[in-house]
Amino acid sequence: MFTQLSLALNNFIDNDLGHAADQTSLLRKKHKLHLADSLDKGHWTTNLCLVASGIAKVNPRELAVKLAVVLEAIDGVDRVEIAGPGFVNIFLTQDAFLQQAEHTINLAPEINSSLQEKIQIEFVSANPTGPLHVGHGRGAAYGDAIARILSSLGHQVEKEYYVNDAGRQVDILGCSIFLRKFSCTDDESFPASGYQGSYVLEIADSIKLDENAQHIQKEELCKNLPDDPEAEIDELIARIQSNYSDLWPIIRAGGLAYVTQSIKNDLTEFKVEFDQWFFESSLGELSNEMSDISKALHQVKQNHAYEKDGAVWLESTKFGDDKDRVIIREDGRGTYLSADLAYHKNKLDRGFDTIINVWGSDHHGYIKRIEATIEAMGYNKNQMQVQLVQFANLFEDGAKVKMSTRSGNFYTLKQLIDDIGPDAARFYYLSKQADQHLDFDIGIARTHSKDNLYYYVQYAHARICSVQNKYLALGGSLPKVFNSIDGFHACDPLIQLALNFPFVVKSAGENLQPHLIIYYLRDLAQGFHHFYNETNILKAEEQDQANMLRALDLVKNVIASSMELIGIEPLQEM
RNA sequence: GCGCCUGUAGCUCAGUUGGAUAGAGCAACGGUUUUCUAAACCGUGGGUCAGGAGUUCGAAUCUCUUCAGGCGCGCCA
Repeated sequence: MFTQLSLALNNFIDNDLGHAADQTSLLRKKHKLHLADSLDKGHWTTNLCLVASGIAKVNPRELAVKLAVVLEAIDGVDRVEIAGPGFVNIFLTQDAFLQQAEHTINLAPEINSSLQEKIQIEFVSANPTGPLHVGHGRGAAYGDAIARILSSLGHQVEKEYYVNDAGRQVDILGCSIFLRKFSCTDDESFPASGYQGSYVLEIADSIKLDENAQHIQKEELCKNLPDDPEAEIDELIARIQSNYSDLWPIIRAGGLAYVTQSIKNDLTEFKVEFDQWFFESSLGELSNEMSDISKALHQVKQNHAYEKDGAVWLESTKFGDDKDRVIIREDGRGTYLSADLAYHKNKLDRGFDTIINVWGSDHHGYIKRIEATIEAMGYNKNQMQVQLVQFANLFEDGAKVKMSTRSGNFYTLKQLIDDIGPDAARFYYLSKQADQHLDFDIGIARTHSKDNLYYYVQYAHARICSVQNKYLALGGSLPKVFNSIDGFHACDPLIQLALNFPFVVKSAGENLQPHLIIYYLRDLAQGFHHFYNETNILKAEEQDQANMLRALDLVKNVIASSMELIGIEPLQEM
């Protein structure tokens, strides 16, 4: 029905208005046809006449009269009303209305293959230096949800985790493990910039070494260290690297493997699976001229870089950045940006139409820089889209849960999952726009009470399952199709709500806003609970009952499909 | 100082490519169960959409400005 009505509106714009071409195309773009939010405004409603009056100075209500004549001639349209300043409200015949429901219940998405894209989403990408915490969980839930939504819209989606395994942070981890492994320091004198979490001890224990490796000159290693914490840790790393060149790679690689695996395990428990784990180290070394990172830097250096103060600078200001950026340091090492530059080149060269980077919002200052980098390499910056995810504040019984990464004392994602389950966690993570602060009360998420919106939604699904089972137990079989009965409208509001499903998914996908699904689920659950309380389905007249069961099947499917899009499993019973 | 984001009911937030009387959950108060799961439903109260100005048929939404809060501004990652 939507397609037919939409076509009719466009025909009306093209043929009946006599507008100039530019006005016509503007009007085509600006007018809306959408499901009415309440049935007294019809089933469908359009603002076409209002928009047209703004563009071409015509009287909207006069125009509406003309449009009404056109629309009323369409098969399935019962009548048309002109309301307010010039809205056109379209009322369908009950037959046509229910026909739409049959269409939606089968949930066959209409995919326009010409609009299909190859999309890559990179998310989480936490440094492999410790367990994922609750902040990472939000990025994981978000990235996975938009991946699911975009695939359901027909796009080809690839999920990728970028592992920063080449930088200083992993050296610090290796150093921390080394110090613990050989008990080089006590807790008191453990470097302040090292990783102090207890997981470091677990990793140290897990790494098995030959017996002859135990001769560590502990005092030698730890004496005369600089006072500055950063210099201290760097000095320690340098000493270990040069004095224990046999042990160092084993410890470092062992730690990296351990942490990476534990991150994978946590994500699996959270039901987030990546298609691709991309290791920064695979970009190669700057010292190797044939490495990807060297080639990428070389490409940029030819036209858009210069030397100053012994370093190589990218002329990023030419591409909209606030200042130029160092890509090769005075000492010849690359910066973080140089690796990211090569990584983005790699991604774009893989042939994606769009790459989406999901970043913590504290990286927003980095966006211009990376956009400039992409343009400097000769790509279109619009191929990349950055989605920022704000950190989540955890509350328990109204009090903020303290998190301190430095001391290694923090609430991990795994703890959260163990506490409230992956589904409730995902639900709450997605319950607000990603780029805004989220206050997440674990106390509420944990309770199985009416405060808990997650269970409110699940309960709707479970209740429908329950009614269906009761009905089947009585010997009935679920109807496969609506019967058109005059005068039966008890389910109309519920059906109208369910018909919104494809539009909600489309909007959630286009705007990369999975929270729209959460709010839709809430509305749907509310509509159902309302209906359920005022209607006794099992005692209804036979024909009415069949339609009610059909409508509930529709709602159940839509709830289940919506949940699937955010990675939540619908409960059959509670 | 510069840049980005935010300010909507007591609380947590939807609604922001301009649309019909500004919504939901929680909290408060009052009701609903011999009947399919009361983890539910119904009702009541609660708002100068931070303040001001502008744009137009029409603004929470767009523009300007003031105030308040958050974040970012490294040869860190």
